[in-house]
Order: sequence, then structure tokens, then C-alpha cells
Amino acid sequence: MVKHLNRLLAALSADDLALLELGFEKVDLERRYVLETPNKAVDNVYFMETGVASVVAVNGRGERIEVGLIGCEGMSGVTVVMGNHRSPHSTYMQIGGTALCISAADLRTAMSQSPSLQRLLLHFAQIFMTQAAQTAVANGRAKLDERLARWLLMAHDRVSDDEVQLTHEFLSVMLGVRRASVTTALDALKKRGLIEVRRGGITVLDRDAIEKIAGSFYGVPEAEFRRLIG
Amino acid sequence: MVKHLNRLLAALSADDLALLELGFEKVDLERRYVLETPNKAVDNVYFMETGVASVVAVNGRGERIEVGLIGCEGMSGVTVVMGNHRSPHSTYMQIGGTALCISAADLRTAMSQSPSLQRLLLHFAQIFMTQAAQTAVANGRAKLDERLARWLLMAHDRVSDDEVQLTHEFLSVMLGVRRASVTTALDALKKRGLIEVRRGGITVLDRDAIEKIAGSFYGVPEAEFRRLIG
DNA sequence: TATGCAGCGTACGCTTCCGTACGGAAATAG
DNA sequence: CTATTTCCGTACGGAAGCGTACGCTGCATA
Repeated sequence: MVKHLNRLLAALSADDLALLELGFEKVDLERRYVLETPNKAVDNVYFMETGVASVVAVNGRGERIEVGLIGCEGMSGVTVVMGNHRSPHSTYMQIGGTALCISAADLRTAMSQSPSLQRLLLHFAQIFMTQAAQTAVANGRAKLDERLARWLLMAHDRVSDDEVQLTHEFLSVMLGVRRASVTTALDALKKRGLIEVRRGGITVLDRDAIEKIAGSFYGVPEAEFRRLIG
Repeated sequence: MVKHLNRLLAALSADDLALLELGFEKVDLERRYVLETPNKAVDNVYFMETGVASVVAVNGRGERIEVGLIGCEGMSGVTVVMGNHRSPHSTYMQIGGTALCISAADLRTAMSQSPSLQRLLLHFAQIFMTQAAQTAVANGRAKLDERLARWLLMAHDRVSDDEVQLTHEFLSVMLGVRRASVTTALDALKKRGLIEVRRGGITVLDRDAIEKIAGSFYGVPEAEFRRLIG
């Protein structure tokens, strides 16, 4: 039996997995690929294998900011799990990768047939909600270097090696700050030898030290994941 | 038949309501009363009638900040609806009031007996999640006056008259800023004639103008509520 | 090999909000 | 009625991050 790269699928029973696998299609998702559009029905749900997607909100001034991050530990389309068809946020790939795609209709059917499947996906929805809440905490209370550290750790958790491939520009959208502020903050980490910065990529060198900077702004949803899914 | 003050209960069918009403107990909730404690099992769930409760997170420095607001449109214990027993946040009364209280166990039983009840409560959970996400947006992108306007509007939606009873100190915890910053920001609104400020209370005089200040930082979860629950 | 562009480093004045703090006014208790 | 506590108004220096902008560099294309 093939082990799934996606940690939600890896946690499912063989029966529940079988319910989903009929509808699965493996897809490549390039950077900037749009998984969900605000207030439009969600047609497909993606169980990420590699790569990272962001859930992003836009305000009235056209400014964007990230409210959630999804990688191999999760899925897009949490709204579908909650019995809904759309959400006010957009979701797109931040770092390219692959995923198993299933139609929202097929997922709904599978969930209605298996309480244990529904249970697991609802648990993930709660973790995702906790992530959004902790993002609110970080945005309200943390300094830029702490928020940057938090984001790097969350991204690091979701990539296979130590390299996070993205530009300062993208990162600035995630954090809701200027591109120049990101450059400066990254430079501070670089000078302390905690990361390596290249054009279009950041390599994590000293994760422990970065965790110290992030402090309690990192780790709450991650602990919930371990508790609820394992 | 008695109409329920709580808007979730008001939206339920007679059958679903009957499932819950056996377990209900009407309770008075004073300001500062704690409904949920971080990482402890949730014993009771409250369908608010009057008053306002806050879901609050604490960071490693002991600073607090609000991630969600609950009034007559909702319930505490969203975590129970998602099939869980606890959450990393605390919930307590911000403005005293009354609620219908039901044990988490009874709520779980009722939900398992009625898919339509589960559906409605899940819809509320999604609205609550949207609120947390929008709080992240506001904390990351909005200026203090915008966030204050947003909070006043959300509180105003949840009280019967135009008076919101709370101190600057409480409000500063909600917004995650200094008490003095709240005083200054309120003063600016007062000078424009949009609110009246008294010791321990704020009266909304010109809601439309306050909505203009809040801009798109207010209204997203409210629209979701209308769409999903009505 | 030249050209263009996306991405990065840096700089400067400015705004917002913080940390701290002091004093006065309104409510509450003795 | 006095004492005490809670709450509110205000002030000042300072830090963080913004808006803007200019120039350099690595990579891709022709």
C-alpha cells in the first residue's frame, strides 16, 4: 500500500480513504495558480502533497493579507467541510507543488457516507480556524521580526528540505507589510546566521533560533494538529 | 409560541428546537464571567440572548487580544460544534447579559440526532471563523481608528439600544492597544459628534459615519450571517 | 553580447502608536 | 461625608514601520 504524502489522508482509515480515492485526480499546481475565488462556489478541493497555498483576504483599499497557510498537512476548501459552497477569501499557490484534487460534490458525498471522515475533516477545519485566530494575534501583537519568524517556521514545516522558495515581494503580501521591510528583517536574520538569502529563496539554517524569535506566536495550531490528528 | 431572542435558535425548526430545549437552562452572565478556559474541556455551551462575550488569546508576554465576539447572533463553544472538546482560547463576558445554557454532552447528542441542526451550527462555526479571519485582516492592515470603528459596530449590532457599556481599559484589551490610545481615538469620534462618551459607556450617535470610517474592515462576517442564517 | 526586467539593498523624512506617567473626576465603600 | 478606588484625559520622548524612491544585480530573452 502506498503511503500518502498528505497528512490528513495518511491519518484516514482504509475505508474512508477508499471513499475519496475514486474521485481523486493528481494535479500539478504552479505558483500563483488560483484554487478559490472570493464569493464564488468552490468546485474542487485539494489535498496538498507538496507546495504551499495561501488563503488571502483583500480589503477596501486593495491591500492583501494572508489569513491562512496550507501545505501537506491540510486541504483547501475548508468551507465545503463546513457545509458551505463559498468563502469571502481567495486561495492560491504560493510555492508550486502537487495535490490530489476531488470535486466538492464528491467530497460532500463521501462525508455524508462516513461520520469518521467527516469527523477528521472537521478537526482539520478547527485547526485551520485556530490558525486564523493566531494570525489575528500575531498581526495585532507581534513585531515584524516575530511575524516573519512565525511565517518562516510555518513554511518550513510544509516544505521537504530547508529551502523556502519565494520572493520578498510575495512574503510582504503574506505579512501585510512593505517589501522593503521584509528585506530589512530578513537581513537581520541573515546577519545572525539564522538563514541564507538568495534571489527568490530563503534557506533555514538555525530553526531553533528562529523558534526563539517567534516565541509563542508560533506553535498553537501546530499543537492542535498533533493533538487532533497526530 | 415564544420567539427566541437568540438568532440561531430563532432560525431553527420546531423539531430541532425541541431537541435542545430539554437541556436548556436560562442563566445570568455577569461581566467578566468565564465561559471557557484555554485547553480545558468545554462543559457548557451558551446561546446568548443579551450581552456580549469575547474570545481572547494570550501570547507569551501575557498580552491579550480578542479574536472573536459573540452576542445574540451566536453561541459560545464553537469547538464543540466542530467535534472537539477544548480550544486554546479563553471566552468571557464583556458586557453582562443572559443566555440559554446547555451541556456540551447534550448538544453533541442533539447534533447527532439532527443533521439540519448540525448544519445550522456548522454554518455559524464558519461565520465565526470568517470573523477571526477578518480580525486578522483588521489587525494587520487597519489603523486604530478603523479598528475601533469596526469594534463599535460589531458591539452595536449585539446590544438592544445604542449604548455600549464598557471601559476604555476593556476596549484596549480587545483591540490589543494601550488604554490611552483608545481614549484618544474615542475622543476623535466624540469631537466629530459620532459618539457620546461617559464613564464606563459609549453611545452610538451616527452609525452611518462610523461605518464609513470602518470601511471594508466591517461587514464581511455580517454578510455571511445574512447569507447562511438570515 | 546586448538588453530588459524582476528582484534586492538601502536611504530619508514622516506617521502612528508605544511606554510611561501624572493628575483629575466619578463612583464606591466605610 | 470622607476615603479609596476605578476610570478617564493628557503629555512627551521614542521606536517601529510606512511611502517613496533610486540604483544595483542576477537571470532570461533575442
